[in-house]
Amino acid sequence: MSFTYEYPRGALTVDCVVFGFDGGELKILLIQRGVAPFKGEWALPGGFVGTDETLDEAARRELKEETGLDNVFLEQLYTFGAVNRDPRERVVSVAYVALVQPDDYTTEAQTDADDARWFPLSEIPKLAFDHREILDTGIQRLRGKLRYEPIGFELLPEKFTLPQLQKLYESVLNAELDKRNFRKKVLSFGLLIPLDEKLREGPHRPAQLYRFDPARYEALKNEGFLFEI
Amino acid sequence: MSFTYEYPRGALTVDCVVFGFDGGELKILLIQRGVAPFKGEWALPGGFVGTDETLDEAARRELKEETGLDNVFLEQLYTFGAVNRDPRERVVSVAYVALVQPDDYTTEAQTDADDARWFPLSEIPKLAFDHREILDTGIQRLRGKLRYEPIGFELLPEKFTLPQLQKLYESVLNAELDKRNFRKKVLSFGLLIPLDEKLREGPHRPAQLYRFDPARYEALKNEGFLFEI
DNA sequence: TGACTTAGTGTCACTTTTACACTTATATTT
DNA sequence: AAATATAAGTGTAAAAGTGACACTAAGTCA
Repeated sequence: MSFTYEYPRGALTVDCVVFGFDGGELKILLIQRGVAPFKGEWALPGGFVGTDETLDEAARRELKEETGLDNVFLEQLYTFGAVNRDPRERVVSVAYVALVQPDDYTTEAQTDADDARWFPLSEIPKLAFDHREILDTGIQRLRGKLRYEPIGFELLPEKFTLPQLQKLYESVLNAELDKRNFRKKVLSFGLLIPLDEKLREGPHRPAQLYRFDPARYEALKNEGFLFEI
Repeated sequence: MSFTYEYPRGALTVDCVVFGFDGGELKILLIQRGVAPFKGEWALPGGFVGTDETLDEAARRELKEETGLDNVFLEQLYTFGAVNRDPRERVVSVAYVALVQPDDYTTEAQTDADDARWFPLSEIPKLAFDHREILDTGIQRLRGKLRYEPIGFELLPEKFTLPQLQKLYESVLNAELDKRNFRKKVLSFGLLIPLDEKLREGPHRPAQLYRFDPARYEALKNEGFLFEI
């Protein structure tokens, strides 16, 4: 079967910058390419967009197929259209940012996706195509958004502690934050619900567990509330 | 001549949300479609992306062809990929935001582009395709950016007064601002250079003219300075 | 020259941000 | 069981920033 058009058409792909956070450093999920071009090199998960699926659907489908990840936070990032970004032919790629919670990917790691691996930001290998540029754009976007939208919670388990949240912010923003001021501000929003549970994880005082209250955030947002850390 | 591929391919277009400000209300540049579909209806300027041009180039080319505008501020907005957004076939559109200074378009208005017209935001007609959605996305983006990046100057003439700048902010943000506080903050950045010139425009005290200092902004930005109004 | 119109200016109360040090709860070691 | 080590958790005061507010200045026109 073949498809014929009056003018030449480039191909359209999606690529995903997938962020994960395990409590230490921010990490990116990469896959090792099994086919040319750039066979054997590391790349962002992604692939061609079908003519009967939206861009978001294509991104979710590729993410599932290539990494096993499902039901993650996903948001369009930017569209990359340099003429020769793919050596084969003209390919325009719509890039996405995905944020995954540790809960999700530890289970997935065992299933398929043996050619997918998490890399700390400081140890990203050479990437195929213009994926390094896409990744950098994704990092910038994450940094920018983290301060003005409550998306950090997408990178933490459902139940998390304030020290975990703070470490996430420090890791992504690459800056040290004052513990007392951070807690004061975060709690002042009233968006965190303390649970009847604490996290014991070492020879020290256990930390209070919280969960984020998305409904309350929506309500506040409609009243003109601005999240900002 | 025809072009054949193994899998079906959608078409790729660019569309531009073009903002202008004449001192009163914020305006959008629309063109009246001369061909089906939506013939006779108003739409955002835009068109198909060639396989040998980048997305930015395509946006600039279409803007020039359809409205005569050249050398304007242009920035990618979002990519729209709903499956049936074009009734003919699958078309994905990369949307752009353009900001034009009154200097530019008053001269252009005379040349070609007789089917292009500026519409105040409050009087936008029904638009073709999903262009209303694209426009709304563009407005949101402009509002968001105006407060955190010095892009307002792209909508004003090279030489402008503080009352003009304030009216622009009030118009875009849809809010009244305190004159003294606005001036205090804007001038505190040291990004405006007062000129040896005043603007006389009525039976009242003339206003000091300023110009924006882009070089100084770059310098400050590198030192970690954050623009915010 | 008087009336009208918009440009331009300073202060004070209040809120927000920042800097900073000790106590508390647990696990481990002796 | 007591001592030790570790990270969690808490309040205050000084400084900076924000927001509210009313009059004078410089021009045009009648």
